[in-house]
Order: sequence, then structure tokens, then C-alpha cells
Amino acid sequence: MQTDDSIPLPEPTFLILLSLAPGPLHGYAIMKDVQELSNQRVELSTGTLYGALKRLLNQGWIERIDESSIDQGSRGRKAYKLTPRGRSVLEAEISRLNELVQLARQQTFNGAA
Amino acid sequence: MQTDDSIPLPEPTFLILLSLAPGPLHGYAIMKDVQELSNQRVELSTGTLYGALKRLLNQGWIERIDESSIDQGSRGRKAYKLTPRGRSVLEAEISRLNELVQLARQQTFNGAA
DNA sequence: AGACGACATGTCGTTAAGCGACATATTGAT
DNA sequence: ATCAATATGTCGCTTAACGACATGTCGTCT
Repeated sequence: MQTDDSIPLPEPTFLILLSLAPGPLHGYAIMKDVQELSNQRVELSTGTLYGALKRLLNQGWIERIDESSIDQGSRGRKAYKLTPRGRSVLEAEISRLNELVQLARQQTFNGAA
Repeated sequence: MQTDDSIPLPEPTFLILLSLAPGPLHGYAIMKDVQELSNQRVELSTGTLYGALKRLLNQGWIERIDESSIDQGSRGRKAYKLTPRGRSVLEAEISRLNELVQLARQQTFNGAA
């Protein structure tokens, strides 16, 4: 598999996957969730969101699920969930992030921060 | 200042700045250092390296220094050092990375990892 | 009824930047 | 002399973020 050469993930992509980690969400909910998770720092534009979603589907990192299973009175909503593949990419990315943080500490001798 | 809207930094850019944190280096040395720091994971292509260096100079995040001050017998070598501005951008990026790691822990309940 | 803001999904063109390929020159060792 | 490592640089391709635009629904307020 090429789970590794697609790493590093750009931040918006990473946050989308991360927001799907606990469970399925639909597009707009991902947008709001990312905003909340990032403490208002990241506001996904719809271009970024739906572009990323399309890409992630093609890569097989997420898949569409029956929208009624997550919400009854839904209209055009489309819910997405992480595939096992997507989850392992997310985990690999989290590892990379951890290593980077450690490295930054070494390199700047911020033993404290 | 717009130190914030240029964040997140792409990984190669981040690693270049990080490699300059302890002290000045010239281009090729940065390349080797990044390779070593990343445990061989990241191999900067020259296109990435010199492109980024040019950009970082324009942004005023790094500056050229007298090559003889870091190395005597130098030929065409050009050494670069972080500006205060560059250092604060680097620190801001490290903060972001730290927050992301914390967030990832929350979101995936990896209390341990 | 009409208006408006939140909800919801999507496309398109522009831009930033990484990346591989190519080009060139020097230095040190075999 | 040849060859690998050192050293710097350009060019074109591609990926993906991003803002602008487009479309429609639902609930609430007046």
C-alpha cells in the first residue's frame, strides 16, 4: 500500500479525518466540527471541504454511509465514515506529528515547553 | 504582522527553519541536516530546498550571512540564519503542532500513546 | 406571505509550493 | 583521470487549498 507517500497530510485534510475518528458525520457537520475542534482557528471553505471529501473517497480513506443511519429527518445530507485504510493513514499522520514535536523540542532545547 | 496567516507551514519549510534554529547553515548542509533530523524520512529535493530558501529570504524569515563566519575555506557557499521574525514563526508553528497532537489524543482517546 | 439566517452541497479559477529532472561547477579520493 | 560527494540553481508538472459563485431547503420572525 501507499499509505506512507501520501504523508504529510495538509492540515485541512488531517482535521477532516480527525473529526471523523469518533464516528460518521456529514459534510456540513464536519465543517462545524473542525471549526470547534480547532478553537475557531480553522474555517474550512466549502471548496476545501467538498474537494477534500471527493479526493478522500477516491483514495478509499472514507466511504459514504446511509444517511438515515446517522440521522432520520435528513434531506440531501451525505454521511461519511473512515475506512480502516483511512484510520491507519490518520494514525500514521499522528505519529509523524508526535515525532515532529519531539524533534522541535530537541532542536530548540525547550525542555519545558 | 502576518506571522499567523502563513501558518501552517508545509513540512519541508518547517524542517528548514527548524534546522536553522541552533545556528546558521548553508543550503547543502540544511539538506543533509533535515535528512538526519527526520531519520532519513525526508529527503529535500534541490527544487524544494532552493525554492524555499528564496521564498524565506523574500519573506524576511531568514537572511544571508557572511559565509566565512561559519566556514573558512568556503567556495560558492551561502549561509543562512533565522531572523527574529523567522524564529517567531517557527515558534508559532511548533505551538500549532503541539495543539494538534493534544487534539489528536482527545479525539482518538489515545491517553497512552 | 415575505425575508432572512442557518443548514447543506457543489463547481471553478487562481495561487502556493513541493518535487523530479536537468544543468553546472568544485573538491577530494582512488 | 575518473568518480562520488559537495554545492547551487532553474523549469515544468501536479496537488490541493481557497475564495467566489451557484443552488436549494428549513425554521423563525415580523
